Amino acid sequence: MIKDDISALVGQAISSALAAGQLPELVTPEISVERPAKPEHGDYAISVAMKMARTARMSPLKIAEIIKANLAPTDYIAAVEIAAPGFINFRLNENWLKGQVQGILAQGDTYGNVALGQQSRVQVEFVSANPTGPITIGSARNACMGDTLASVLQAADYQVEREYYVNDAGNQVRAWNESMWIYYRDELGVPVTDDKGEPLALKLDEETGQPTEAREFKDVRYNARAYARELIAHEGNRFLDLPEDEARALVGKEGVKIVLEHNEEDLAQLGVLFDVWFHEQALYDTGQIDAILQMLRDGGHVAEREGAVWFVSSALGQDKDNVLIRSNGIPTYFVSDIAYHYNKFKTRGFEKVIDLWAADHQGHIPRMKAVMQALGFSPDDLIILVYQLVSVNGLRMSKRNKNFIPLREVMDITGPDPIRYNMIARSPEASLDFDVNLAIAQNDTNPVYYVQYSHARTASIFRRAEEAGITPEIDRADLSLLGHPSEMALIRHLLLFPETVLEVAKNCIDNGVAELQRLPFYTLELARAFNAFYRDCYVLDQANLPLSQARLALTQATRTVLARALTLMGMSAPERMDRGEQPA
RNA sequence: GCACCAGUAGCUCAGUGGAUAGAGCGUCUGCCUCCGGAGCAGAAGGUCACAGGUUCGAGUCCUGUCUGGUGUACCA
Repeated sequence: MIKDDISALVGQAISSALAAGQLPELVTPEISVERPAKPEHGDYAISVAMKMARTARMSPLKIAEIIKANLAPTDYIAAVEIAAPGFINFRLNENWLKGQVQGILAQGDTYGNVALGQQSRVQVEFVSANPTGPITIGSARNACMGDTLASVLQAADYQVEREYYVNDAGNQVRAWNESMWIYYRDELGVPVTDDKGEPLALKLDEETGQPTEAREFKDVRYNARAYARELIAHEGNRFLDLPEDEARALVGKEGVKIVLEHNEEDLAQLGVLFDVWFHEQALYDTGQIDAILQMLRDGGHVAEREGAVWFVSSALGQDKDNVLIRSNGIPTYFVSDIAYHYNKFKTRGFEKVIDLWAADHQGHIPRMKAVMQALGFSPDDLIILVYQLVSVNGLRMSKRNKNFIPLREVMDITGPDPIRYNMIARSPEASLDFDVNLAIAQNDTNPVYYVQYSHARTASIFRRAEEAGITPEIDRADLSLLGHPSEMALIRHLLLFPETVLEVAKNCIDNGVAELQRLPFYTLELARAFNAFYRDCYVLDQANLPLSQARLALTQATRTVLARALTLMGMSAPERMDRGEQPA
């Protein structure tokens, strides 16, 4: 990584200046390497001289001169320039830059892999939407972020497992069971009424607010009644013969199974595949809930009062205690979450565990961190990433209040790629008001097509090369023939890719932030650099075949990086664009 | 009330304490005899919510204020 190399180079220069007595003994500040916005400021810049000026009691320019004089020569730096008030600017050697193209070609689709994780085991748990309805656009944001993050970490040499936590044991599931049971019987013609003879579904819906029948969608399977119908289609009326309590639980459970099948299918079409689907109920069935409670009791973290069992998080610096077991004897989801995370760290031995939550779960973070501490784990090993909520027409999207857009409805129109791209194109801190009309616009208003078009264009050039009788021999291309400013700018962009991957992964693991938006932005800029090259440097020149070969090599390198970036984002890298119906 | 997130171009948003704040869309003006016009060139558009502070240097860090979102449950 050039940045690291320069940082190390400058560090050595400062050390030798200190040893030579040219600089006073002082604490060297962190040497951060920046990319100047202006080309005349070189490729990389450091501002360490200005940071040292005060303690060194020397002018920044003088310090910069001393550092520059102590820099060891390298093959990749062509010039070092000092600029007021004390910047040291580095300009890369153009021959070295040209040579890097061969390196990209040699690495192929492993270009962008960086050494960071040393194969340590990381789990990314994401989506984990309640199995009581379809994957919404809100969950899709989670899915796209989580999957892309997992891919980035894999590229950064982590051993990553993707996991979906199925909440099949909580209160919402109880309400779901009730709904399924009602609709199941209703669909089979069994009168479902309350003691006054009123239809129960209506009463539930209007008076109790319990989820019953979701809003109608084009695809009828998006509501509990539709799930009940599907269950009947598979299983018939056999549950009516069972005792009611048993039947209610079984119908609910079978309903969950149907929901999960659909959701797994939707996510798969989005390009999101999970290694593990972990069921909350399993924590109960295998005694892990009881075990964790005992552990917390033994650790002195539990108190009983007001008929409930509490986690005494206030003793660990939290604002308040949290209920583990309600006074009615039913455990909260907090308990299963504790057992679940214990299972992740202790039973399965992940070194880092990443949870990706929507902002409405933000309040859950401090107590989970406190629990980590109580159980003897490092709170820093649990990385909880939060992204802001998705709304529709300014209204919060939620399965509970039935204001939501199913992923399926949008994906059927657009395909997965525009969703993948746009869901990670804004930072997690930015809230997202989903505009359906914009999302389904398959025209040039959508930057996703600009990027894919650029990839298709690289492929197109090779098709044309064959037609023109120019056989690509990129391995033997004379890259020293490159040199046009647009060619050099493109090469520089290509070299930023591994740095981007590294920084996204590092900031996630070290700082708990998911800067996934950097991938779409990087890709857009790369596409722009390629199009400038395409404009300025005609690739297939019969009159200058050596130059054509060099430019084909650069085109192939660009194609490689565009494809890799698109793949990391879970998108396709099309060989050609289908032009579809174009709005005038 | 308290806590977290946000407030940057008409709209949607980028912007590791660095040099003259950027992109997409929208608007306006040009460009199809050449590798795909889902393209390219250019223009207009800014009190970085407001007020203080720290710093050689602040959109970025600190304090306060305003506005919006979220949380503050024996919901998840």
